[in-house]
Amino acid sequence: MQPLSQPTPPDFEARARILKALAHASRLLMVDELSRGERCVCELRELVGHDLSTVSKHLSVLKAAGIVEDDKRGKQVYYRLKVPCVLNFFHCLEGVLAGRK
Amino acid sequence: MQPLSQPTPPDFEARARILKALAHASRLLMVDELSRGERCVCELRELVGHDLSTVSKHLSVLKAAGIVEDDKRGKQVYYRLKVPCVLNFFHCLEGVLAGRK
DNA sequence: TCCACGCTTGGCCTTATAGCCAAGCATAAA
DNA sequence: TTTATGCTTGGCTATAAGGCCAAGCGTGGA
Repeated sequence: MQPLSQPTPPDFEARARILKALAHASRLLMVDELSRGERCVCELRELVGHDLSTVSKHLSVLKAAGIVEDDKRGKQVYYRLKVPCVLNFFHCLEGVLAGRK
Repeated sequence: MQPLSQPTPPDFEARARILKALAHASRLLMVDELSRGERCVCELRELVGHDLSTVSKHLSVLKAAGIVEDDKRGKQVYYRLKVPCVLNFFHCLEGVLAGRK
């Protein structure tokens, strides 16, 4: 899976990593939910309806990408959106969808 | 790889598909280039420095997602950005990058 | 102190992605 | 009509991603 040459500029690699983190329906669903306030993992789990371990891994992907941050309070871990601007992009996405009709 | 329940709303699936199409350094590089005008496959090939077949497949991913459109003129196939608003998002991405420091 | 709860991590399996090469196909030039 | 050019497609291999289960770990309540 290695290219034969010509590294793509690091900028694009970095951007791609962020987009990749967002590029999953469950993760988008959680980001959307987090746009309305912080949530604990168990709430997100209920939202996406997958195994807790799966949800936790999705969250760690978002966290590693710098999109969310977490914070442990008592027994629960709360996640919140670190970068609200991702939401703006969704309007653009709708445009793409509409354009394809 | 199938969930055990609860389908995520179709909206999120659709959005995720678009993000996934963008979530690759070579494809971002090409989108960036196309933001400055249409290009033939051979120009994009030179830009990303991969095998022609690889570039062609990347373009078909972008096309299937509705992000670019193509048009054959003579022996060449020209691609252009169908959805310029994707570029706006890049500013947001920079923000994420900066925020992670 | 010990158990229960909430979450994360490791392991495993299955499927999807990305790369190359080779073959195919369509158009233009010879 | 043949050949060359420009691109796409099929096939293959290697790696990454996404799901579950089971085990681990830390905190709070009994």
